[in-house]
Amino acid sequence: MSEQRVVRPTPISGFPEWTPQVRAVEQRWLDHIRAGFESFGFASVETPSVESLDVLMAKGETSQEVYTLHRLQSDAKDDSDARLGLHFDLTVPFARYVAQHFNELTFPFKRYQTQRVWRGERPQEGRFREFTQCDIDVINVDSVPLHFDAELPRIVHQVLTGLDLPAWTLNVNNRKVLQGFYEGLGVKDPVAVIRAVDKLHKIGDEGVRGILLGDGLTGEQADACLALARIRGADAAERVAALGVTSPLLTEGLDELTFVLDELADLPEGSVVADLSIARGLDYYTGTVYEASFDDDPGYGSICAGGRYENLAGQFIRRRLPGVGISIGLTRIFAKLVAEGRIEEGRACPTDVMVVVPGAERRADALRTGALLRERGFNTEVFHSTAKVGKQIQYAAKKGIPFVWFPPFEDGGEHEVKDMGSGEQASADPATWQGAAG
RNA sequence: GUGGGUGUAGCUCAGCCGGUAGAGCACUUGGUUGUGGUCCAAGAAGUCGCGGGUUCAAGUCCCGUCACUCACCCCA
Repeated sequence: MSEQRVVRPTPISGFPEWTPQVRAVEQRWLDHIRAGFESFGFASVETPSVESLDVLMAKGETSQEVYTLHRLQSDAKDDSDARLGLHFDLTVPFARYVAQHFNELTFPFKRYQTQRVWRGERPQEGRFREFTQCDIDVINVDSVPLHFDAELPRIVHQVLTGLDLPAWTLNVNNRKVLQGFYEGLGVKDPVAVIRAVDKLHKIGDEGVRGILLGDGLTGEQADACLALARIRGADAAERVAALGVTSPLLTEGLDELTFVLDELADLPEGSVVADLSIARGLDYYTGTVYEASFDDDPGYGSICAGGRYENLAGQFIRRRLPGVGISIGLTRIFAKLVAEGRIEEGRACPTDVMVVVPGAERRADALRTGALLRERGFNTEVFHSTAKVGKQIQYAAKKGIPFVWFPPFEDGGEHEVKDMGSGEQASADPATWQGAAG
């Protein structure tokens, strides 16, 4: 009747979406990651997109920008959804999940979880408001064996190595080392120092030193903090010891860090490296921390991060439930490769064979042929109308369908199949045809 | 949240010193009878982000607003 008003389709910043060709590759990645996690015996878990705000805020006042939920049509008095927010990571929901299903789970509980998460931040290259995280965590009662701190980087290494990424490095540190070192140094506010040192790669030595002095550290203390942060590589523990600062917590942290690195000594040189500048902000991490980035573009941000948390789940249950976990930033990694044209696009559709419909009166025939091919394991679509054969083939060509099937054009005629790559066409029997292999 | 840039067809963009819109790609159709990717021809498609102002006249100038984008912040 009347002209329809068009709602302009504008991209929503920070909410990525892909063409079918690119999505096909992303799905292959997801399959690969899942297989990698399962190869180490981790079980799949999925939690709702929303959690109560109490749960999301449980780890402390410093929270992410959380999207809250409300109904467009809700009336003023209705605040039934007001306590809900979209989850901003998968670790906090997992901690809640473990507490909630405590008596149904066998510990140590090892799970992987691949879901979208939401953060109300200003989007930018590599930073999204909706993105997919691939999380693996282990939670146990009372204590988590240090063995897992080493196993997680191994899993990540196996998974990422199979994805043909640009060179990357997984940096490892231990919060106890930082905390213990600063305590041994007599620093009053270790957290402020951690924050400042975390910026080292961005603002450099002088920048960090300035902040530290501003925070009330003496020049000597600031220099010691910087010296610690500069330590990187295999002999990290010895070099820390050489700085002459001591504290029980520092010793404990160094022992843990050394254990983790020793367990991973068989991995290729430089893939997992001790880096004492890694701090992971103000999060809930208490021991081992991980952070991976691309070697040639560290400023792009972390592509993988995690660590050990002493008692995240303990906030939901009167049990001590420490854990350790790591998360692969699938969207961030994938989007970079897409933007740089490093993804070899997949097919626009999964169809192996498209069956031509010669004419309306032969449509039933074509459908039978399609059904037979499908039964035999070929993804098969039958053309959707009786357009001219040229049109039908053109459609197959545009969608990248590798084979076009011609059922008999008259009774008693032969089936033929055309290889769209080579253009060759030959007679074939739908009951025995072998596809690309044949 | 703070600061800069941009906003014209589905996409990428052009549009000079204000005179009521253009290209390429994509899309549709055609180049006769059962065969694609090339080529040729034709066609369809735009409230010039939105609102206001200046002007005889605004895509073009001014203000506001929204969106996108970059940096900071933060992070996967």
